[in-house]
Amino acid sequence: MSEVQDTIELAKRRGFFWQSSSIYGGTSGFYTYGPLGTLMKRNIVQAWVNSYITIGALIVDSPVITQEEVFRASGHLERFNDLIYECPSCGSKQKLETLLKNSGSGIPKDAVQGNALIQEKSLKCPVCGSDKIRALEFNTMFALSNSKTGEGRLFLRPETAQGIFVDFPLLLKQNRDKLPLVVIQVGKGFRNEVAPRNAIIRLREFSMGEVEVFFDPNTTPFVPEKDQEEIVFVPKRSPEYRGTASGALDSGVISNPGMAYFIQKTHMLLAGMGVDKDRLRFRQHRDDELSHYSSECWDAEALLDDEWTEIVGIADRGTYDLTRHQSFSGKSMQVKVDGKEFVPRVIEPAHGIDRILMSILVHSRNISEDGYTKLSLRKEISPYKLAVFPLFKKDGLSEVAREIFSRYSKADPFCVYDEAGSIGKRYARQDEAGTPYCVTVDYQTKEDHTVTVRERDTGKQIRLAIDDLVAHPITTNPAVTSAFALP
RNA sequence: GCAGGUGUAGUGUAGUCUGGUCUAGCACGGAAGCCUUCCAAGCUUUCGACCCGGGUCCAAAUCCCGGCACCUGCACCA
Repeated sequence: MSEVQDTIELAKRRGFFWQSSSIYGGTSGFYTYGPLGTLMKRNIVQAWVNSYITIGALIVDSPVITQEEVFRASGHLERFNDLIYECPSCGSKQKLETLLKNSGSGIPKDAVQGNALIQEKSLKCPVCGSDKIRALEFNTMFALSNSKTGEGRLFLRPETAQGIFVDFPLLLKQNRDKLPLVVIQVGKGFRNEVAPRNAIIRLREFSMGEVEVFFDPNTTPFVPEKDQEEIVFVPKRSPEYRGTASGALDSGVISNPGMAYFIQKTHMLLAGMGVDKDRLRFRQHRDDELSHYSSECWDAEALLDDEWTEIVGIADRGTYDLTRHQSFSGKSMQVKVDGKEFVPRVIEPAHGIDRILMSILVHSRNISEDGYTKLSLRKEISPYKLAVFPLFKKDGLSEVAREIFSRYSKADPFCVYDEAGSIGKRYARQDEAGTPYCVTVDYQTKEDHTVTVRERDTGKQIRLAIDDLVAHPITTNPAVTSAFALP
């Protein structure tokens, strides 16, 4: 079986995620995060938010439900509600518009009108000549059907970005009229994908973390640091390039410093969260795969099974969005700096949270020859940081262990207690859940008030005084971190 | 969306071709207990499944039809 399929199985068994409402057969593209997955996802989001707050980003939280005008301006409506035709004989699909171009007729509004036109003009498939073609509405945005009359149609947002662009003037004020302005948002996005697949890799409702960086195109507020880690670049025209982000900038692989800076930042973030550096690359979009709003785009791709999967997209959106909103709303999106007025340029790193989580899970699985599985998650990402066990339930060890658990929980709530089965089985359970440390109460504990602390990846143990253990979260306990020196 | 394949406890599977002792077997897992002085040990008890709907038949997990889901490939992925 494949790595991804194995991981999906582990995820369901251990409670990371599973298909939603499966008692009713489920609906493709919708997944529920279980107890471990929910915590892990929170940790990923936290790491991401922290890394941007650090550089002065402002965080916002805009509505999922969005009015039609926003997507008319952004171009999503135009691009998403295309009518297409499909040929049942040869399977070809194209925009209906292109077929109607030469027929001298108007553009139909929906599939009913489209089919009527096909009948009226007796249009044929340009590929195979069949007369059985039919019109279809191709919606990848979810439209709400119960919008009140008069307020226009409402849509579920396909990206969180527009919630930032529409409030650009207010956000600029929050930044005291200064550029650069960095705004981040994490939340759900919705795309009615044709073929959802691979569990949380391609969802119809998914979590994304988007960053919109607004800056003066004549300045370079973001430049990559020198002497950072080597990154694999796959440019659209030249061959693969291995080097630092600043090296890639200097040698012209990347066209501008801002793009190079955010590629570098993204690389550090992903690697720091547990995406395997040897299975991570940055690939530049070919011109024919660029989205309608971007002029240059680099995807962070993780290798899952044998397939490179997009997990972050870093796009140069130029002035597209602000210019469009300016002309559609009539409100100025200009910034005045040193007497000159201009629309800022935007670079957007957009993170697929679910895909990042999946990549970390796949890349963190360590399986020994006998099939013993450990999830070597970074401690910041692990759902739980510590498990507390008694060596045996008898002789009062349970009571001592419960008390330690209760005291420790005040320092760090992400801790579990387990006394079921054998000690080995409990270690195994935690290894598969990615818990970095386990504490065991044994007979010596009663004598000298110490416990064993066992580290997940090495299996090594140290003894630690109970008072010392409960005084800090285990991931930052100096005695523990110095003993094991985890990444 | 198209084509092909698949659907049995929480997970992995046996059984389906050739309908009938299938009252659906096994392993892992969960729960309760016993035992055990640190890495999935053992023992006892126990929990738990034929994707949904229709049809054929004396009889359907098994054959047929429809739906749903999953997998693979193609297309799509702003």
